[in-house]
Amino acid sequence: MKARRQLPTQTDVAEAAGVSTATVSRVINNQGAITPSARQRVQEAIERLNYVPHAGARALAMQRTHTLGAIIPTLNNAIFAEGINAFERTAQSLGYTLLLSVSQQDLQHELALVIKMIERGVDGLLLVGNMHEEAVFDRLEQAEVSHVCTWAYDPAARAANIGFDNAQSMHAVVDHLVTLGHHNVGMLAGQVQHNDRARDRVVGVRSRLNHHGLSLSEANIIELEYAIEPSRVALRQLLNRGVTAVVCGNDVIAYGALLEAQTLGRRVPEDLSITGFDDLSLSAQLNPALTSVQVNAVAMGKAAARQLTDAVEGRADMASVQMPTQLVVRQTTGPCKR
Amino acid sequence: MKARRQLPTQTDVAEAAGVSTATVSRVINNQGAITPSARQRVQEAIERLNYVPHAGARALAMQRTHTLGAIIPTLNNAIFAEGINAFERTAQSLGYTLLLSVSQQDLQHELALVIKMIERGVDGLLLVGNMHEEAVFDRLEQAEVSHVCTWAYDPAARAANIGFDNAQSMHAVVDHLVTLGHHNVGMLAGQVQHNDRARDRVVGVRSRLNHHGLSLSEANIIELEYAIEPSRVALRQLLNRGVTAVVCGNDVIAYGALLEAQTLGRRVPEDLSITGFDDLSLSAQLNPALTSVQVNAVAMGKAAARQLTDAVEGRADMASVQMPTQLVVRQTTGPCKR
DNA sequence: TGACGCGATGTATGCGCATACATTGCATTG
DNA sequence: CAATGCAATGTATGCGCATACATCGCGTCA
Repeated sequence: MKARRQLPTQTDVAEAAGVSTATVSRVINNQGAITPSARQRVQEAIERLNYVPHAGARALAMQRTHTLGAIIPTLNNAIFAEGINAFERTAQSLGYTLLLSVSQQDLQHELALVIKMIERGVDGLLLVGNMHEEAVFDRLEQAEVSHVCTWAYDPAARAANIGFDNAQSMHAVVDHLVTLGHHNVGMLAGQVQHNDRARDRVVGVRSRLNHHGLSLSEANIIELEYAIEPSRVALRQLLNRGVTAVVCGNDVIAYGALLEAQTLGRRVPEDLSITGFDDLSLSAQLNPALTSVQVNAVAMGKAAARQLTDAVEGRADMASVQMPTQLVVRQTTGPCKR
Repeated sequence: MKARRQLPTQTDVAEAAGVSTATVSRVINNQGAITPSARQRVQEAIERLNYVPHAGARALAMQRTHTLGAIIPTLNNAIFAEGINAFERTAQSLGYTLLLSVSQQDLQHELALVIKMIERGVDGLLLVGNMHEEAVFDRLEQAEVSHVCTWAYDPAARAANIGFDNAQSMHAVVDHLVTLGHHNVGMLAGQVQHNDRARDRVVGVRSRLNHHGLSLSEANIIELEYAIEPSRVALRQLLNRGVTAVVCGNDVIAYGALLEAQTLGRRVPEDLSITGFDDLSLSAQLNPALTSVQVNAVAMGKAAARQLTDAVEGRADMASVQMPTQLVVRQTTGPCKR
């Protein structure tokens, strides 16, 4: 499939337009002064031949690819998909194309993907979270590729962050539940092992409970994957331990908890309070509507794309920005009746 | 950000290893015969210098990028996200990187994106549906870029298809409802304008109803965007028209219908039957669990990646494959009581 | 032992483009 | 009218790599 072989090249356009390749290059890149007539002849030739510049050759000559990379844990998570969707749209509108890879939560694999991204010469790279192999940063710095870690905010992070403080975001949740009188709360957490976001959310819940003189016993924390079925199972365990409120690490886990509670005939929120995290659009529609922490994935995606391109084009250096989160109280949380 | 400038090049590696660049290239590409000792020296040099080949230069020299493109309507749709996730994973495992763009259902924009993909020299391209500008195919053929249209199956399509027959997939749904005694059925369809999948699903419902001697009046079809809130509104309209069953163009619309029905105090399925399409993982968990049409997005993504790479590497030509869909009957459909 | 073949490696070239530098032509100025 | 300057364009080069072709060295066989 020697696709390129017969595709028209800049030289073909130059001949067809009766100019030199330099002139063709100039009209394409809008550089230098060009006679209107020459410009027009070139543009017509381009159109007529369906000429398309060769990005690889361009990258070689310019040392720029106009490509942005993103490596995310998975697309099977609506909130990441939403963020990437915004990232792509913004990048596209700024003249950049998206190179996307999924790491499947595997840090070693992520490192390999980062190297691939460097190979492809991405001008900037988006990563998720602050938990990465050190070599990731070493390589990116060596290659001078601008990069940003999203979905987290930590002033001490090695790279610039565009995201929110996962631990602190849980404070409002805990405060809310405590105010409602809950003192035996459980947590259905995402898997913490290679996931600083999930870990920090647990940390946030625990520390804030402590702040209120309460505690989160180890047995009241259950770690599970991003899926409904395991969440249902886990909820039953927590109920056996007599919790009156369940803080979930994300909305999908919360859906599982809510559905299982209903299946078991528990009233929500009268018998059990449940909170989510992410505030997916479905959450507001459920019955009862889910109390959740709203994070602005779209804003993060946009900001990341804008910052990266600003950095690439020399307009500004990468800088961390902390995004707000907001507890949205709906119908799955209520006063503790016990 | 002249990132590349100071990055080690093949020449640096050659020097460090005491060989020529040709030898370096050979060990990298595993070509020709290389003395074990030479190979090792090269590999050590690569490691030591953190050498990374320049994909652009490679593309120039080889007329291949080892990149696969995908242009999808949006990522804010779990089923596409799932399919793309599988596509990426498969492509990655075959040595290809994913270039992803979202068209936002805009065919003109899609054409522009296709041209960008050709610029980037993608070796293969995945598209969604069969509704595209003719120029899309003209360009892809001219550039000899292998491509495939997914999420649809039409033997008459201009490009190879890997997907299912959207119209025919609705037959089982209609048959099911008719068997249950429904004769006044409504449809909440996705937007049909620039979307052959949504359109075909409407066509399938209508033609199959006709087949049973029933009909789907214009007024019983409501077109709406992919979201819950508009679906709730639309459901009320259909209820006013006395429908006993509602066929939805996708699961998200079905969620809206189900939730609204519950809000209005209608019993599902006793008072109203509802069906979805896509069978998202949440659908089986709802209460009542949603009757839906299962499509295998993961299989489509995998198959597309495999076929494209097979074509690129000359192992096989692109060929259409029809994927099955399956009606999964759950609890939102029941006998018509009227 | 000399011719030959083959494995291992090096040399040189071109992929398509951007761009520094050279060149040309023309208007402007004294 | 000659000198000057600048706008418009062309020419030549290199970006980093793969690879065709040339070369070298060594074992093999007659």
